[in-house]
Amino acid sequence: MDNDKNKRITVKDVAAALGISPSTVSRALSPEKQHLVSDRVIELVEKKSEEMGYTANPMATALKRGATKTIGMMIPDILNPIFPPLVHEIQQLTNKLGYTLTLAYTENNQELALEEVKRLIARNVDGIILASAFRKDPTVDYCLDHGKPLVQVNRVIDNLASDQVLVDDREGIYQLFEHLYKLGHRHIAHIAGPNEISSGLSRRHAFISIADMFDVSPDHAPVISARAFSELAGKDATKILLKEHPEVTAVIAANDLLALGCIEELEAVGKIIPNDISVTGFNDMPYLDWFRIPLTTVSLPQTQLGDQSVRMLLSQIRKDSDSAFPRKVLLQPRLVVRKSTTTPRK
Amino acid sequence: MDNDKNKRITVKDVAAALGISPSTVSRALSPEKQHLVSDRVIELVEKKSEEMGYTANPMATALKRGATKTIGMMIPDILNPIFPPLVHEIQQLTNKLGYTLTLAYTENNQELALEEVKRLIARNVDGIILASAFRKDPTVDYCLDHGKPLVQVNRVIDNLASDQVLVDDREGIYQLFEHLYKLGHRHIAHIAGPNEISSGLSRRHAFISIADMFDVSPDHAPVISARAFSELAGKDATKILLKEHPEVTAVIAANDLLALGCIEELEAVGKIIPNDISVTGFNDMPYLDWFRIPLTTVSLPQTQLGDQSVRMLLSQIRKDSDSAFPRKVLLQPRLVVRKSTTTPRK
DNA sequence: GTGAAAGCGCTAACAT
DNA sequence: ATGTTAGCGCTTTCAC
Repeated sequence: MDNDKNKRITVKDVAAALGISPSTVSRALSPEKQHLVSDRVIELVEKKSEEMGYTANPMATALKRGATKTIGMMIPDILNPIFPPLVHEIQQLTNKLGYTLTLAYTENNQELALEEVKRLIARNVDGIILASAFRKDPTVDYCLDHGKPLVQVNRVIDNLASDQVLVDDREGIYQLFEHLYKLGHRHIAHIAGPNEISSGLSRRHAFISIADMFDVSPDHAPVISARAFSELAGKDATKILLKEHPEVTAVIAANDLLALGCIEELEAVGKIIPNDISVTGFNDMPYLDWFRIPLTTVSLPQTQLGDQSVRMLLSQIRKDSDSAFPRKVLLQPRLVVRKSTTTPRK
Repeated sequence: MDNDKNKRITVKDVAAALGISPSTVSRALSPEKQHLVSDRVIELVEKKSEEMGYTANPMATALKRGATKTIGMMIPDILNPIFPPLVHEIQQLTNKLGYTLTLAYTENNQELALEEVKRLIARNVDGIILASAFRKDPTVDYCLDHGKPLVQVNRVIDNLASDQVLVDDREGIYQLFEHLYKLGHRHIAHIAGPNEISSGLSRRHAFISIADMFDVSPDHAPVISARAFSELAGKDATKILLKEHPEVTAVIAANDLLALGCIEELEAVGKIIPNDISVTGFNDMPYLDWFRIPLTTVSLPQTQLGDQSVRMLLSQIRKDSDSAFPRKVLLQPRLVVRKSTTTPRK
């Protein structure tokens, strides 16, 4: 067995083996500079470096060039079933385009988020996809201050300070509300997500305004706030809802996890879903089809979300002309009717 | 607005601002070298670099030191619900220990896997956690040849060539088999995972040997192979099972996804689960509690899996004496009885 | 078309 | 206790 396990083969080694200069090797191996080198030498270099097992050291390249061919993605939490599909999509795409995706997790903690974004930028990522923004968010400012290409997905800050790709929350809530209204519901509650998160706020606003459009008066369309987008928060919000508005026949939860928590609590007090009360979610998390109470919900265009974010980010990185002004893309969700909704009892 | 957005602040800048040398700044900021510097200077440097917004460039450090404080983890696919919990666990732990985790995906494709591991090593990760090994796997060889610290989790190659942390498949199958046997089942089938994956093979072997222990003859304990650990493969395997062994009253699937596919097919031909036929899984994927047919399965000690792998890897990286010989850790799964199993019909 | 030399930002000798 | 120098591996002027 060879004893140079740890010895790295460098351009120098390849150059020496070929009796040429490191610069030539470098050029021969770089697609953008190959044209400066004779075909014969290119071939020689390619064969030799392959043979010697040469792989360029990305650290050195990055240090020299300032670009890393790496993009960073921040998500709150990989355990939240919404994110794996999005990460997958984005990973596939960036990879295909020659970039490496680095994940960072914020745990929905703004301080941690800032630390992590600092780390990403210190590591010289070429750009950042932020799927964890709060409405006021120092991470966004940090990226912008440092001139880092940035796109926000799904959750955004209040002003259009960078590219954003969003799901049309209003349309989603509209579809859900209409679905329930057509079933005959006239007392519909909303379990809202945190106000500090754009999707929480915009779904809440959408709900209020759409209730009005359908001539459902505010006291027949109560809103309860959940403190987080989690099962437990949904359960707790539902306790309050049941106490304060026992008359509601349907609940639009701001996401699937809240809806699950809601169902949990409803069943705990003996309600039958959907007969006693209809419940809807938002996002269409994986495996919902398999659930005991398959949730009626609204599904995200995950592929487009990923696609758009990557494209926008790359156009920023390449400084394409169309990236001169922040852009906002609004993607459409799709109603998925399952078994958690039906006509109101009686 | 300042126009030096892109300008990186370096040790040199901080040193210049303080009228001292870069090395002193470097030392003052490095925990291991601080003791070589006067307390007064340390304080000065810390304040100044904070004030100037200095962050070390990890590329440069890596290039110089040869170590990146980065560890790589390879998983087949982030969409497989087994992996997020494991990734989460490992991520938390490595982060706490000052390491950054980089993920790579193999899509269960050996060639892609090799490419990815090469990339990780080219990027100079300090070690690799491999959760995607095949029984014969060039990725393992590649790591070993390059002297990279490596631990295999959950799926391993045939020989003990590096540290491994495993779930005790035999124990898991035993618990499931015993559970079904006690319920009265005497015709139990196994839907096996691919033979090329260690967990597929070892669960199959476990099944065969345990059937024998319980004096269930081989023709009352048929084994059907699925081509992958997926829902679809489970469905297809079940078609064959139903044709060839209509008499079975219970199925032990090699993992949850296979079990789901199995259930899908059984229901497609009008069977009622668990009354007509009991089905069990393996792994206890998230949200199983919520499922229409909550799966009886065996749950993995995810925390320990993550914990052990990280510890072992770090002990290799630090070249602790206990890492001189490959170690194999066998963790115990736990039976989780839900609603997909009951006494055999009639 | 190719080589020599400098430098990205950092740290580890080797001075002093 | 601190400064000076060199070099990690690469790319890129600038020469020829």
